[in-house]
Amino acid sequence: MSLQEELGLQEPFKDIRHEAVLSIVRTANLLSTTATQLFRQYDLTEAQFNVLFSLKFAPGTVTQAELGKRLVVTRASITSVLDKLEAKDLVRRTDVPGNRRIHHVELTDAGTELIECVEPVYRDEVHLALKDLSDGECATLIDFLEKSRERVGQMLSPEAKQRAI
Amino acid sequence: MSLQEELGLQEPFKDIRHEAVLSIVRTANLLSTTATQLFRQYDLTEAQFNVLFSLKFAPGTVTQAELGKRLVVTRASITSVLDKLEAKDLVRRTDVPGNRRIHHVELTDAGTELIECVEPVYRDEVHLALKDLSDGECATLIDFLEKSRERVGQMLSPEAKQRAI
DNA sequence: CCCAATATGCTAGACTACTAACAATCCTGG
DNA sequence: CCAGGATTGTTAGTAGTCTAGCATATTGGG
Repeated sequence: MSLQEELGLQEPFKDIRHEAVLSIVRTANLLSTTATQLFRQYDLTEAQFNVLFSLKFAPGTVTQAELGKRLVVTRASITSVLDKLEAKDLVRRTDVPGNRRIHHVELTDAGTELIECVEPVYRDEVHLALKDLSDGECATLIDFLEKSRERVGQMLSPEAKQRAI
Repeated sequence: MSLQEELGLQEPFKDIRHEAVLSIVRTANLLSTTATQLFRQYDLTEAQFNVLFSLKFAPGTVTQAELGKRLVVTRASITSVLDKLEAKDLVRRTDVPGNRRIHHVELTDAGTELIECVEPVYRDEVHLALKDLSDGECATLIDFLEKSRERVGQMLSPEAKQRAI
């Protein structure tokens, strides 16, 4: 279904770049909705999954600030999500000898077990979502999006950039 | 900059579809951040802008539920955003003769003035964001995203679909 | 060595989004 | 006609995101 129909617009887009931007945002939202639905079966939110997933591939000693950079989210957001995950005993904050300012974040056994269980289902979902695109088309898509991120990055104020990349 | 670098990943993606999905989500976030920054100059949030923008092209008599469908957002969210906009006197809820259940939503003069002012700046921003893609490339991008939305739509549960499309 | 700049994590306040539930109001099929 | 089923808008509660500001720690330049 075209975006025009999806959004219930009367007339077709006159501006193809506007359509493309809305298309990107709409697709991301839809992907996000689907993921949320999947994660809910495991009593996880998308943000919580993202943290677990990131920790799985972390070298073992990640600080909260680093986690924020990987997930492109502020330190304040990380604090809040980690509180939830810690309450569920999926994650642990540990003190770091020699630096009393930072914490390392690690998966607990329960956290490891859960992410091992969810990840394959998540990956299947991702593949299903892009089933109708060939490898080459995926590469093209990635390239186009990268180009636009490049541009948009230049438009951002330095402060916003600080966090956004 | 590649997504791999952006996210500070150690190794390149092995899974091009996963990369594509993250790429879509990341690009949408970045666009959203940029838009938020723009709208803040006018003391608007993205959601508030979206409502004003949608009203501008509405046939004059939109209900809150219709607005929700256009913006792909629940009625509850619409209620909350309209409360904010009404408090700023940018928007008005009016009773509808013959149907005491619904309201029509319209721009006030101040609301009209504001959206007329912001829209061109917004459009410039959109064009700048996709400056490096040709019209043909934009069309291709839209086509790829539409294909994946089609797939993802099929994956959604009927209830979620209800709202998500 | 010490003070200023930086970095880190947390809290508080504002928004948006969602779900679930509710009352009020249509609407429709028998 | 009218009773049961939709629809509409609101509220309450949960979650996530952000900004701003704060205290504590670390680091670096003079």
